[in-house]
Amino acid sequence: MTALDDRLESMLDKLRGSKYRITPQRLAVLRILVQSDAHPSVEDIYQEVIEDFPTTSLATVYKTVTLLKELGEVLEIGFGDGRSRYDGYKPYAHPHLICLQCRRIIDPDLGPMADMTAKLARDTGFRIVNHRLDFFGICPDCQADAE
Amino acid sequence: MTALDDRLESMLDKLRGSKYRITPQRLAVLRILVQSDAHPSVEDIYQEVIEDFPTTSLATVYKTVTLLKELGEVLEIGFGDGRSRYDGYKPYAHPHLICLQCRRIIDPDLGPMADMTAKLARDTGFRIVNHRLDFFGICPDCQADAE
DNA sequence: TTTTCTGCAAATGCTTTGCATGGGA
DNA sequence: TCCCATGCAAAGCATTTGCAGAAAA
Repeated sequence: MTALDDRLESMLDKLRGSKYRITPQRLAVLRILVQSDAHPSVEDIYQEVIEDFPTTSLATVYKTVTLLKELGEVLEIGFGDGRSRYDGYKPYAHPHLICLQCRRIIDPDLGPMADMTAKLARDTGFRIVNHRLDFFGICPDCQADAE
Repeated sequence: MTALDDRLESMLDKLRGSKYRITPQRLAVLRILVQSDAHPSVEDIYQEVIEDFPTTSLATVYKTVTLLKELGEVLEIGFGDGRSRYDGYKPYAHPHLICLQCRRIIDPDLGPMADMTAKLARDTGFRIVNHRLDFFGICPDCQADAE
């Protein structure tokens, strides 16, 4: 549990360090982003937030997520389909494994991309600042359902 | 030029093989998707098409691109930002290198991802059907402009 | 001639924005 | 008290859809 608390604290510090205020709604959004390993969408976050703060608006959740994105405290995992998912626990680039059927997203263990990135920068002259590696497939549960 | 012609022919065959008709508008869209190495957006394609067929509607371009997507004849490169880009010459998964400033997209040469994919399938039980590997950075031209 | 396609406009769905009120610090 | 944040509703935008007329085959 401590790792999650640390992560939440560092998000709060980031907010406090700037001119941003910590409101109950923001705190609720941060908590969900840090604690969930399901890579929730804005709508998912909203549904959880209104359990505790029923008057919260969807716009506020959007604003908070956008703010965290700008501060680099949340990773956006967007697909063309207009329904981005977010990770507040690991806000840095890392591979994902996405089930095309149930939309589950998990974080697989793969070797680091560092050497591939360095080689690419050498070859192309780009200054590479980010990357994205996603695998799409059908998860074991969905494969079982199909039988 | 022959490789491009071959690619166009195989797209046309795919259409002819099903119940789809080859209209001037569709042919124009296919040509652009095959010939361009700029990974054009739907709007980009539309702008080119109306040079030859001024009455073409944006909806028709969308419908053609969607059809090709369903047939597996074009690769969609979508970012969260709602402005997908398309590749009709290489409709299969391959890495991209994207300039965050000018939005240029190029296809770098990297080793195959096959072994990483196989290992992941073994480790997770997923049946992996697709992947995506994108690098983001600043291209040499934009770096020069910034100086 | 038959069936699909086109082009227009309206609709959709996620996300952003403007603004008056509310509430942290 | 002073600003920033909230919440509502309206606006934005890329994309999709419905449908009548046009055009492949």
